[in-house]
This record gives sequence, C-alpha cells and structure tokens, in this order.
Amino acid sequence: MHYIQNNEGHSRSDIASALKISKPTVSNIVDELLEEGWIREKESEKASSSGGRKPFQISFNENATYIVGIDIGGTSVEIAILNLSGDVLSKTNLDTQANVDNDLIKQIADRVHHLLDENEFEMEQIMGVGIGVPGITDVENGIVLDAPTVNWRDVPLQAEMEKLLHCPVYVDNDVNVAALGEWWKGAGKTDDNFLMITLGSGVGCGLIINGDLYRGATYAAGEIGYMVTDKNAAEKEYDQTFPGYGFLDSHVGGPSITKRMLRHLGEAEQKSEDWSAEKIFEMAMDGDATAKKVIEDFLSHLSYGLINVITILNPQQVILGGGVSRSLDHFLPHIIETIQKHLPIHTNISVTKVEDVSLIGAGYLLLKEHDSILKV
Amino acid sequence: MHYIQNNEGHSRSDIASALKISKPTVSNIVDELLEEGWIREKESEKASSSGGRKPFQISFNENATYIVGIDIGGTSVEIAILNLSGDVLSKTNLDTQANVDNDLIKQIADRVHHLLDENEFEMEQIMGVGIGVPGITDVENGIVLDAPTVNWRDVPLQAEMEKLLHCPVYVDNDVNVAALGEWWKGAGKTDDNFLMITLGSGVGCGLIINGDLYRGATYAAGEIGYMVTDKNAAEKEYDQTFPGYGFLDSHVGGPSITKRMLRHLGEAEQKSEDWSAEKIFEMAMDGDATAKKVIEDFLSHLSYGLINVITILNPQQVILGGGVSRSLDHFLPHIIETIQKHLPIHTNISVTKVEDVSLIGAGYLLLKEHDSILKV
DNA sequence: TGTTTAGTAAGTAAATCTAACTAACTGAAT
DNA sequence: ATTCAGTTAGTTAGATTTACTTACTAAACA
Repeated sequence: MHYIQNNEGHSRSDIASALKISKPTVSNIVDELLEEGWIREKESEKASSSGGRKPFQISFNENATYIVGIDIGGTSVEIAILNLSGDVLSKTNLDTQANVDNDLIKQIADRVHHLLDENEFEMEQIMGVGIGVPGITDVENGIVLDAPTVNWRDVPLQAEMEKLLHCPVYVDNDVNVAALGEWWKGAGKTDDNFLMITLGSGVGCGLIINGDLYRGATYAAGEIGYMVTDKNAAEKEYDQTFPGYGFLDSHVGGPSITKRMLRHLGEAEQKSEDWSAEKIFEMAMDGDATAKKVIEDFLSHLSYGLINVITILNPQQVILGGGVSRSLDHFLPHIIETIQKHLPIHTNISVTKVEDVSLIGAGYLLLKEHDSILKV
Repeated sequence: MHYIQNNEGHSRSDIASALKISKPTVSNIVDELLEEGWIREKESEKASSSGGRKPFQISFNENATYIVGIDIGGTSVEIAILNLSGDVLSKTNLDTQANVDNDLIKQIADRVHHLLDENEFEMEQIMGVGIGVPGITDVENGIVLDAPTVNWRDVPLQAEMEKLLHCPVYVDNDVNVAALGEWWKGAGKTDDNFLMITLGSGVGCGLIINGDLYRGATYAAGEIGYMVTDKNAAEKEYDQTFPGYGFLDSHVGGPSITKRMLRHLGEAEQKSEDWSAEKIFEMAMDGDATAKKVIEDFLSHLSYGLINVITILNPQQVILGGGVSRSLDHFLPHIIETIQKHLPIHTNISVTKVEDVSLIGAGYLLLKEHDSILKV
C-alpha cells in the first residue's frame, strides 16, 4: 500500500520486483485492495516498446476516504477537509479568543459538522480528525497538558472530540503538526532528519529524527523558547514577553519584536500606529535605524538559537515557519552567514513554502497515529 | 532470543505465554538455539507448588562467543574482552600519542592478538570488534572522517582493522559508544530517551532518541562543542583552547579550565605545579578564591549548555561522563539548581557510575550493528 | 488416583513461494 | 496483410514454510 501511494501507475509486475515479493502474492493483495476501494486500476494505453502484454496501471485512490485537519491557533481555529493525498478540498475557520470561554471544543465540533454538510460529505466518509494544539500535549492519551493561549490544562481533547464527532481523533502539539506537514508535502519530503522551527508569539521546534517524530520524554521536546543564547542577559532579570515565556521566546517571538521597538520610541509614536512585527521588518528593510536595530537583535538571537539546535542535532535541514517567518526571506542570507561563522558543518536553512502546512500536518497526524491500512 | 537474554531461567511455557506464541513454536526455536549453543537449559529443582512437571529453565549462554571492545582515547587506547553479558573479562591498553605516527591501527591489532593469546582465546571464539573513536565517524562505511586527536582524516578504519583481525569490526564516535554503554549497563538501561554528555578535552553528547542511537545527517549530531551560551562573548574573539574547538569546548573542556586558571596566576605559580583540571576542582572545594572563580565560570557555561540541550530534547535523563565528570559530584546540586531556575520541566541529571563504560559500549556497538541472532 | 503443569507429536491453516501456464502485445520476415 | 518469434503482464496450480490447534505423554503434587 505504501509503495502504491508513492509510486503512481505501476503494474503488478513492477510492484513484485520492486518489493521483492512474488507476482502471485502481489496479485492477491492488489485484488483485495481493489475490492476494498483503496486503489484503482486502469488499462495502459501502450505496452512496452519491446512488446508484451499491456500492463494494468495501479494507482492509489486518494478519495477512498477523507480526513479533517484542525489547527488551533491563538487568533483563529482553521478547519479543513483533506483527501488522502493531502489536498485541501475545503476550509473554514472560527475566531479563537471569542470562543475560548464559550465551550471552544463544542464550537469547533459544530463547525466541522457544518463544513461537512456544506460540502455534502457524510460522516461515514471521514476516516478521522487530526488536531494541532498550541501547547504541550500527551499524544498517547489525547490530553492537552498545558495550552495557555486557549486556557486549557489537562483537557482530554481527544475523548471529548470523539464523543462529539463519532470518529477517531488525534491530538498533537502545533509545531509537531507543522513538522509533519513539511514532512508529507513540504521541503522535508525526502528527509528523515530535519527540524521545523516556528516563529509566532513564541518559538517552537518540531523534530523529525531517524524517520520519526520525536516528542520527548514528557512531550516537551522542541520547546526551545527556554533556550539561553546570552547567559549574562539571562542571569539578569530579562523582560519576559508573557508570563511563562522563556528567554528565547522573549527575544525572537513576534510580540517581543513589537515590545522592543516600542521601548525605543516616544509615547506619541507608540500610540500613532499599530506596531506589528511585520511592519517593523518592512521598516528595517526600508532603512529605518531603530527598526534595523531591533531586527538585528532579533536575527542575532535567532541565529544563535539555530546554531545551538544544529550543533546538537546535525539535521539535514531546518525549515522556518510561523507568522514571523513570512517576513524572513530577505534576512535569511544574514542568518545563514552568522551560522556558518560558528559551525563547520553545512545545513540547509529555508522558509516554508507550503500553504496550510499545519492543516495538512494535522491530517498526516491522523494517518500516522490511527491504525489502518494507510498507517505511515 | 531477546526475551531469554532479559529473562533468565524461564521455561518454554513461560516464554510461550509471555511472547504469545504457541508452545510447539517455542520448543522448536529453543531446540534450535540450544543446538547452536546460544542458550542453555537446566532442569528445575522444584515444580510449582500446585503440582505439574518440573520445567527446564532456559538461560542465555553469555559465553557462546565473545566480543572485543576498543576505546581509542587521546592519551591511551583501552582494549577489553567482553562476554555477551557485557562483563569485562580482561583488559589491556597502549599509549596513544607514542603510537600515533607509528601505524596506530597495526599496533592496536597486535595488542588485540596479544590479549587474546594471553587469555587463551581463539580468534574463532570472537564474534567481532567494536571501536570508539574520538572524532566524526561514518558508521555505515566504517570510515573515520575526522579525528584530530589521532590525526586521522578519512581513514577506512573498519576495512583496515578487518583485514588485520579477520572478524567483523564496527566503528563509531567515542561519545556515541559511551552512550551505548550507559544504555546497556548504566543509568540508561530502562530509558529510551536520554543523553550522555562527556567532558574531556572537549565536550560531546551522545543521543539515545526514540530507542535508537541518533547520529545526525552527517554523523555530527551531539558535537555540542560549537554551542554558544554567551553570544556577546562568542562575537568577540574568544580564546579557542585548541584550533578547531568550538565555543563551549573552549569553556567547559578540561584544558580550558587549566588555561583559564593559569591566566589568573603569576608566572612563578604557573610553573610551580602541574595544573590539572582535577586539581583546580579540588582547590575550589578547599575554598581557593581563584579556583572557585574558574570553576564557577565552568559550571555556569556547562549549566547553560545543559539547559539548551534539555530544552530541545526533553530527555528522560542526562548522564555526565568523561574525565572531568569525576570531579563533578560535589558540584552537581549547583548545576541542577541553575537548570531548574530556567526550565519548568524536571530532568534527572547524574554522573556515570559504570566502569569501562566506553569499552562496554564498544561491545554493544558490535551487537547493535552486526547481523546476528543477537542483534539488538 | 486425580489434578496440575511442562513439554512433544501430529495434523491443520495461512501465507507466500516457484514453475509453468495463458494473455496480449511488438516487430520483423514472409 | 499474415505469420510467428520474442517479450512482458498477469494467473493458475502445486510446493514450501511457518506457526497454529488439538491431543497427547511426562512428571510432578497432594
């Protein structure tokens, strides 16, 4: 099954020789999978130029069943229907903060039902649901241990959502889910060892190691917000952007950029505009001295953070994502230069190019965790 | 086989029910393993109190074959014969630097032959050889890519050693080998996610992740000597202890401790004694102000280094090893305190208690990499 | 002597193999 | 145009492998 997913339109004979199993065995399994609807076959137009019977081209049936992917973010909850190839068929979203104190789980479940109705999907066509949550999550038991943005502590999200949706639900940390998305459909497709670093209100890291998602002993791996890139600054009372945020969070998170910018400005200027991180990046590109100083500080901390994760893990590549990363393309060469000054090994660093990477990753989470013929 | 190794003296029936395979199948396999000498059986003294036939107690035969473990260090090469339980049966060593320009590989092979002769082992009784090398090593191809301490670059150590010893040889980085040793016989026995950090002339980190040794994309994972714990200091020209050494190497390595101590001393004092790191640790414990300052700086950099690896990897525990770690027991509480000040998650930190951990780990490397019934 | 537990023997079931077949095509000689 | 050797795809049939179930014997206890 895995081979067919990754190799469209091969014949039974191809599969037999590629997987080194006999032709009859392949035929038996293929017949069974055809019966169950997981694959399709199509007679080939042409035979090989050297003659022979025309092969039947076996293909994965990406519409055998569908997946719902959910990405719970600080500002909005994104919901999508995906097919088995990871294509987003339809999307919707709802405001997070407006619903945080209003039974958010039920609101999300309702919106899922609504999205399915709108697109004329029956619940029976849905294989299951994958959810990315901005917090530390016990994946085995489906419990959100701590997600301050949505005010969840020890919430059995999996169980509650399964009760509402009547289908399998899997839950994981949002950064891990983004890493899964990059692994399935992004720059990490061909790699077994890479890191996904998301820059949003804080900083997080998803680790694909030895061909597996690594979650840590207590599901806290990749929480690099607590990393210290400047021990003298860390020993002083540094300015935590939010309570509970770590040193690196408070230096490379989006809000921390704004906060640092405001500190450099007069009171009048502070109020005159809406100071988003994105705007400060643009000002820096346009040559504004204050903005440049703030951004340079940000870049420096980010670069040393990257040096530290790379030096520990020696990944094939590092992919940057999250809201702040959208402004980062222009500054990437500067980051890479700093890193190369300190590290003898070369590591490819890029900014994510996948749209809806978290939704796709949430779908992949389901495929990965749920026991089925499609288990990856 | 794996079950028998971990469960001494169980009966065929025990094995069948524990592994959920039928009794006849267990009997067949057990007979085969007995035939081949991998296991032994012994009639039990007593039957169960509720009656029944006396069981045959099946045990792993730890002397079915033997392993040679080699640890190549900067000062000496340690060589040991191990049985399959990881017990060191006999040891020898030779001086590294004296032989570095004198065909070190051949010297080691000769010493291995000598050790075997001395203990009346035949080459046929040796399953293979595992070697830990202080440098970056391509384990797949058995090539030492870069090991400055012994002046090796792109040395096909595996192939050359196999030619000399006529048995399977496997090669890996010394820190990885130490981690394997802790995994087999040390504090990591029951854990699937832990780190082994060795403090010697530099600092290195072996990673056991998701129940597997992680070596990185280019075998450079855990080379945390390049980590930066103080970005301001790193941006200045800091004092590299040895050329090619990284920032953290130059702050927590044994020689760096000596170097920093000497800088604080007058010329007369510098020459008056042999300033080892161990001695400076002792002086600090005895209250010497200069030594205390040097050691505190060391501890601070080490603690922040630990914070950074823990925050990325969230291991079950961190084990400290290497020459410098012998002096560390007294200072461990101080390190743990610093870490807990910055990290909300708790991680167990200890100093290795296993003797010959690298030799044992080298043996485990062979068991892990070599295709045999004992493959772990 | 009946009960309990360990281990063996014989037959069964499932899965996958090999070998030989049929099916269907190409292309060159007739 | 027809024929046929060569080639590739896929199927059928029987052999092999592997581990299972059932039913047995062996050896203990009380």
